[in-house]
Amino acid sequence: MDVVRTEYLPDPSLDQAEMKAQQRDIAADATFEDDGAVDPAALRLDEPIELPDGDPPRSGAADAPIVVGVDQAFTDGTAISAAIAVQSGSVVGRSIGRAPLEIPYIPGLLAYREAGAIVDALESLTVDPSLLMLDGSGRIHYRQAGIATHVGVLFDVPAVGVAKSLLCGRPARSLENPLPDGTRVPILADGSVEAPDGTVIGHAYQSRQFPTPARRHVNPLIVSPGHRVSATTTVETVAALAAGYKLPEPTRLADRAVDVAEV
DNA sequence: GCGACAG
DNA sequence: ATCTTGTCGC
Repeated sequence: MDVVRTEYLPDPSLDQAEMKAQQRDIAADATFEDDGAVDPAALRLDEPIELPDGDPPRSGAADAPIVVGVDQAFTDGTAISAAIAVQSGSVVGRSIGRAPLEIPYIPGLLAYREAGAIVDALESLTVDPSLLMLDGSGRIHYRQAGIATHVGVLFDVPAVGVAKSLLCGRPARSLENPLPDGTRVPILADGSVEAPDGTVIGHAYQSRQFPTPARRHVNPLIVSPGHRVSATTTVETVAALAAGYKLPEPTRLADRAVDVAEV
């Protein structure tokens, strides 16, 4: 697939003020509403997917939506990104991308550190995605332009962000301990987000609840729209693709793939 | 000045 | 994110 908004390719040499200004432009170009391209009901998975060893057989229902999970890992001074395309319960495409790490991790500017590798991976992907599932936030971001929004706008493809912790915003209710499986808690814009106070910018979603060594529970996922999807569709999509594990299948497979690639 | 902070 | 073995509990 190809980048359509080349002016937004992440440039690590920009200073922080320029990055923030660009993020405001990206947020203005993003859409946090459904445009009909994504239907959660058409994505429902019942069981976990196996990660193929070699090149994935391009099987699957030809007209079913394709969700591409993307995740990164780091070695030395390099960022590695893996993209795994999932269509109706099977892997129908995969690619790996790399890019040198130019800047440190800075909360709110993650895309300028990691998106280069993601773009490299997605540009060599031969199937075209109905939805991109990025690790990190989308609209749950100070300037409503998290990495999922940035990448979604770059390719002008529907995108959602799946994070393991909350960057900013305020949960509508407490996220304290054992939330029942399937619980959805809206995340609202507050003073830390450049959006009208109270705007629903995403959700905390308890995909699975089971005991862990340290704590007696598992933290909920934090999901938010990246581009061309609403907050509600975003949670429903993640819920539909969660097949017994904490992470939705596309993300979980990309996670595994990038670890293997790192070796 | 104080606190918070995706991966 | 990454550095890292065994170990507690369902």
